[in-house]
Amino acid sequence: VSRATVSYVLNDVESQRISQETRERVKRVALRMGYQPHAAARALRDGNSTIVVVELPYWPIGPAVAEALSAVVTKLEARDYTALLHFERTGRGESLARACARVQPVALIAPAEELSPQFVRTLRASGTAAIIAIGEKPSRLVPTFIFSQEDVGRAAVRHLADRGHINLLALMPADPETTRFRDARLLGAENEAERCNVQLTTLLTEESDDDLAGVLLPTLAGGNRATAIYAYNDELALRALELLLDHGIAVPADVAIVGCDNSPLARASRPRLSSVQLPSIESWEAVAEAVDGLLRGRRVSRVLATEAPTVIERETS
Amino acid sequence: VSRATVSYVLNDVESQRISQETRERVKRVALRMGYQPHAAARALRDGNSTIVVVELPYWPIGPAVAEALSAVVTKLEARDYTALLHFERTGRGESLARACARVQPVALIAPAEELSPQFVRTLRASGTAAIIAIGEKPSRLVPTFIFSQEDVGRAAVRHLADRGHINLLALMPADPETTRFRDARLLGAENEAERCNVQLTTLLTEESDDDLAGVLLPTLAGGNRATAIYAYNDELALRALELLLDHGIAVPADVAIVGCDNSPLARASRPRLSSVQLPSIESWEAVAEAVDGLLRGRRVSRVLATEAPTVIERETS
DNA sequence: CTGAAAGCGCTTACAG
DNA sequence: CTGAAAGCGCTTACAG
Repeated sequence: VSRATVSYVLNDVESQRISQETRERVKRVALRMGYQPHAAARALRDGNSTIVVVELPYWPIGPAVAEALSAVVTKLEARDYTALLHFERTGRGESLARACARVQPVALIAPAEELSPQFVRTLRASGTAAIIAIGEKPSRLVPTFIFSQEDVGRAAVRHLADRGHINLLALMPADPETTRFRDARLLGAENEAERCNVQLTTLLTEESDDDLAGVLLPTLAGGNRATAIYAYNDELALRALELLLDHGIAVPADVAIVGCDNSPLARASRPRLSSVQLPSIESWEAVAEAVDGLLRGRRVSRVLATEAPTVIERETS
Repeated sequence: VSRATVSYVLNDVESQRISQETRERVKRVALRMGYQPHAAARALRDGNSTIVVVELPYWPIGPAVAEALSAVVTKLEARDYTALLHFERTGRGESLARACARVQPVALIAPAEELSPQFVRTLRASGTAAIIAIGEKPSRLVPTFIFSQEDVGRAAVRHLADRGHINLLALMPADPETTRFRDARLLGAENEAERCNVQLTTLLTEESDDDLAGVLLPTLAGGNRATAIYAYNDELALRALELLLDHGIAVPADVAIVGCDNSPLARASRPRLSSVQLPSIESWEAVAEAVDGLLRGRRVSRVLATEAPTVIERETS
């Protein structure tokens, strides 16, 4: 019935010898009253919370991103952390900084671009013990989960170049939402094209573009025509595929196509679409493991386990 | 230089007469030291935080949901709240309850299904002053943003029935991710079909189904054939559209099609796809307004402003 | 303006 | 087991 006893029981403090019956009595009452420890008070006392903030990057939100997040969050919850997503859609990260100041997360997972040295220092100073970046390449400040869009572009181009194509077309959405991924993928694609000594042209298209045919077909005709298309995602690849077939262009005989995301759509098309496979769900779970590892004082490698993107070859390439 | 003075300055307490120069001196130093008020301590003192938890419903995450969330979050941030998303992908809401216990949000926005009377009581008791539900119909406990999937189904069926179709086909994904929306939309569609005295058959299909043609076409042939399709979303509608055209079925002459989401894809197709328009971004902003209203002690109506879903008529119906 | 003080709800070391 | 106490960092009423 004393404050201390209750606290001991509820926190399962072994070193205090408290009879089974009191333990149970306390627990029962706590349950009945729906007692919830006041998190702010506990955090104040302990100097840290159990909250992990996950910054939602400025990515096009689709099923793939949702699945990756889901994997990370589920794993964190299994380890008894509370994962909360922050949705930076506005400015230059002040919102994230404020959010972190307000919830004092014990860990933060965020795109590398948002983890400036200054910000990392501030975080560390205010008790955020585990910080994980997600980015193209290893951060010098914190362990990084490599989620390389450049590698996506590279993989696609290499795949097509390996199959003898020397004139490639990168078909990319003009949509500003995709800018970040698109530009990184294009950069990787261009690098790889140079390395493989093949030509790469880029074609931007609006999602609502009625005249994709009008701009796409000419690039696939004539002397120096492209013989392979690397499309930003499966959806765009399938639009192109349909268009080519409609115009009597054989795939992959005349023109090869590689999409990206390896979505169910890719398997459903005829011919079946070759597509770049992004990091698997399992590899995302490594992010959660790393957070837990850091917080338990384990050493965590600078680069978190991840597979490089690879092309799943089907019938269009 | 006293604790109190600093606090007064940093919190802009007008009632204390403090000279301009001290004010500025304090602020300058605070800035230089990168002082951040300890949120847990402040929350403990004030008894409330500035955190708004937004529960991410178990919905298929796509651009539409992302935009809606973005609108709510942006508006909340503009009002100086910190919005954090909770991602319940696991169980029966224990995770959300735990998250709320841990961050002590001043407000919670969540799907009506997750706001049991018990939970609402607990929340209120622990300082969550504003609670907003998102659901099919007004909650008896808290103001509700009506986001009615049933109305989506109703709108589509009514639209087709109004155009003289008496035998409709609901084309829905089998995908478990969509169950929640799908079943609600189907329910509304069935109710409306009954009311309009038209027939409605449901066809479930896997996203990866190669043989959509095999199952779809027979329902569109024969004596009691369906003459109109209500598809779960624009993507599925477009798959069907393409299939019909491939098989020489005229749209909308032989079979009408209505999709859902009014996505850019709908405008891009030929013929252009009629599609159900969900609540606009502006109407989502009302959710953020309601939160702010409640916290400022204003009265908020039981049902938050929203438009009913309507069909944007194009060329396929 | 300052200084001392109280109190938010918690945990934990300490003397009984 | 209990009770009293301290202290996490903050805000605010109070007496100077």
